[in-house]
Amino acid sequence: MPELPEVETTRRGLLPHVAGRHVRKVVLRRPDLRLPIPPELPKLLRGEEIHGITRRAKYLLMDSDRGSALWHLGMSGSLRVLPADTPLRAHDHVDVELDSGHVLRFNDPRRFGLLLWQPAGTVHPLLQSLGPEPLSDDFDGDHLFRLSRGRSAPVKAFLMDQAAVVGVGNIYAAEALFAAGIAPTREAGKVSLDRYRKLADAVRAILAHAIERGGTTLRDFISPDGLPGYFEQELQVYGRGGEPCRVCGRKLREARIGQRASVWCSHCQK
DNA sequence: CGTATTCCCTGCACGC
DNA sequence: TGCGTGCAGGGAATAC
Repeated sequence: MPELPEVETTRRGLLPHVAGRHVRKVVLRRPDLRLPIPPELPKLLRGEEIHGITRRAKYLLMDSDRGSALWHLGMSGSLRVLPADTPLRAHDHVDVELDSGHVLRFNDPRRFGLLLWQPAGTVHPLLQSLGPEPLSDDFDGDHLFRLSRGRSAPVKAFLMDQAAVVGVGNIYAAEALFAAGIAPTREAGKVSLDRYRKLADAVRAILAHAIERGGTTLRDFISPDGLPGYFEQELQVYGRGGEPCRVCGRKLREARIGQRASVWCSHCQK
């Protein structure tokens, strides 16, 4: 389940293997992802030099002169660089064959992922109306405070709204709210500026830490072992409903907030 | 406009 | 052992 740190780790791992390479061929085995892969995409990418890979929210953009291949890993997607003769496995939907003798292979069992095309000089509709990057200077407690005024939704739903800040999924929303001592059920519009500053700091620190940890496990990205997973032993609340709070020992509460499984400590989070 | 709900899809844990 | 069921989740689409 790639969240922003996994996407960024993927970007960093792929970059040295694709930057400066030319695309020999693109093979679409299953174009029916969450949205259809544009049928003209293989033709557009063929022969192009890949200049680099950038990230916006949880999207990865593989840039060439003609435009960018826009990837999203969804829930279960992975992008890996493999030797060209690596046998296919179940759910290998797309290959981008490179002039290095390697292939960039997209695997996605649940097909919640995306591969779209963004012509050079344009911004894809899915990338418009996104909030700030959580690790950029545009993101801070003041921003969250201003945007949340008048909002009645639970603060956890607000934090996961891509218009408020991008890339904060269910796991990191739960962890950041715990770190900031804010109950996820609290009305977004009633959380104070001081507490939003704590929350923004927590989001930033937790994501940065996770990216750093991901980076340490990278080494050679050409590996059949897939992406580094979560550091489960470091999770304070996510997936621990009913278990004792690591801080106060009380039983962690569990409920659905905005249709998402949520866990928190009603003693440490107010 | 904001909010709540539904849906997409497969793998896996669970209970019988 | 094997089957059915429910759940997980990002985020777009839909309904209000």
